[in-house]
Amino acid sequence: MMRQGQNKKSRLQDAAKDVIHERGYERTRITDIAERAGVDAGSVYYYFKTKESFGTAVIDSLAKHYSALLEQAGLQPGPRKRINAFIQMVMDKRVLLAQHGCPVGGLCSELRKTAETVDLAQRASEVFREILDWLERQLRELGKAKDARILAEHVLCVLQGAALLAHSFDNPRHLQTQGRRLQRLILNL
Amino acid sequence: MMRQGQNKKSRLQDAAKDVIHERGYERTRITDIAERAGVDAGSVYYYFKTKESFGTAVIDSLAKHYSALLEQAGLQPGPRKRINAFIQMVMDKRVLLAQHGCPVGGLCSELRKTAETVDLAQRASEVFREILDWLERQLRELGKAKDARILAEHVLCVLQGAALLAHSFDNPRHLQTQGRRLQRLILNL
DNA sequence: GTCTATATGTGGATAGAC
DNA sequence: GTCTATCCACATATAGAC
Repeated sequence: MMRQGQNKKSRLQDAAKDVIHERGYERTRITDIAERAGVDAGSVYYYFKTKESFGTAVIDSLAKHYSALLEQAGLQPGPRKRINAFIQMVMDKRVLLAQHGCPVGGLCSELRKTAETVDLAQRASEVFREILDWLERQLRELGKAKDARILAEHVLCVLQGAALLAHSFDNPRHLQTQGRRLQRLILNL
Repeated sequence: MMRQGQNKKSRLQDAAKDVIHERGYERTRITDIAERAGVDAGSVYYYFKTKESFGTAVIDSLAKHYSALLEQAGLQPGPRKRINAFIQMVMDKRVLLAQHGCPVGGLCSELRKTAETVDLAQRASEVFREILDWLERQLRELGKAKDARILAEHVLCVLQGAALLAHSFDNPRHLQTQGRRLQRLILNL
């Protein structure tokens, strides 16, 4: 019988995703995660042997999350609407993004910097890769074969830059204005 | 007689700027900085009472650095050339930026997240503010009064996003391609 | 599976001799 | 001004009783 166990494990994983997003990887303590999950601090190591295993769990969870977003945006008719739906999804999270930054970008930027955490960073950057591939596919459908990749990278750059500025100034406006600008660009493509 | 003192202090400040850029604020130890500066670890606290004081010193140093860059770019004849000179300066640092990310963006993103370090993050974001103001002034000279601010933000977003992608994938190419794209945009304005 | 107690290691910071 | 020794707080992780 591990019913309760699975429940606690997923509660810990969800809590880790939130707390690490809010505080960054390095500054979140295992006890922070336990507290957020409502799990006794002593029990944590039964589910996650190391702090790093929390990191991979969180990144895998983010990967799934963005996969689902892309899949949902893919339901729109036509590549323009699909791309703009994705941009809109990011804009809709602008308040949260201004508060804590982009969870993927934050992890990439924090974890790339040190040898002990590069593998985590690499795993996180795969989320970017998947988004870029998806965007590129949509742009190819639009007949932008020649510079589909660079355009895809442009879209992600603007979104990530806007998230960073919004976070730095604690102001969601940047995501609003740059997102709109981006949507206009896509429509005129 | 504080000749040697001033020397050591500035060596520590320079070392801090480099090491914090490379490892991030949280993961750099005071001893890392001392070692890099070639200063005995015990002497450090004579010059910098706390780790936070290293943070402010580094940010002030970055602020001066970017001020100087903007001033130099400002020597170009005409706002288009001035903006593109600044973009070029960023592109010229693409290898370093891919290795360790943008020092300003990295600090903003890392330090915003926790109450103990928000003041440092705020100070760091002032560097962004200065760049945005400078860009906006150039764009106004170009007659873009109506959306000069949003265009300025767009330029910084693309550069920061490109730096983040370059860092995440450890590949300076993103700064190259997005920088070029941005320069073309400015010329066609 | 859960919780208490604790080991272990580390990093920021201080006291004080020189 | 410089360096040694050390304090202290804290965070990851383990051992082991229940």
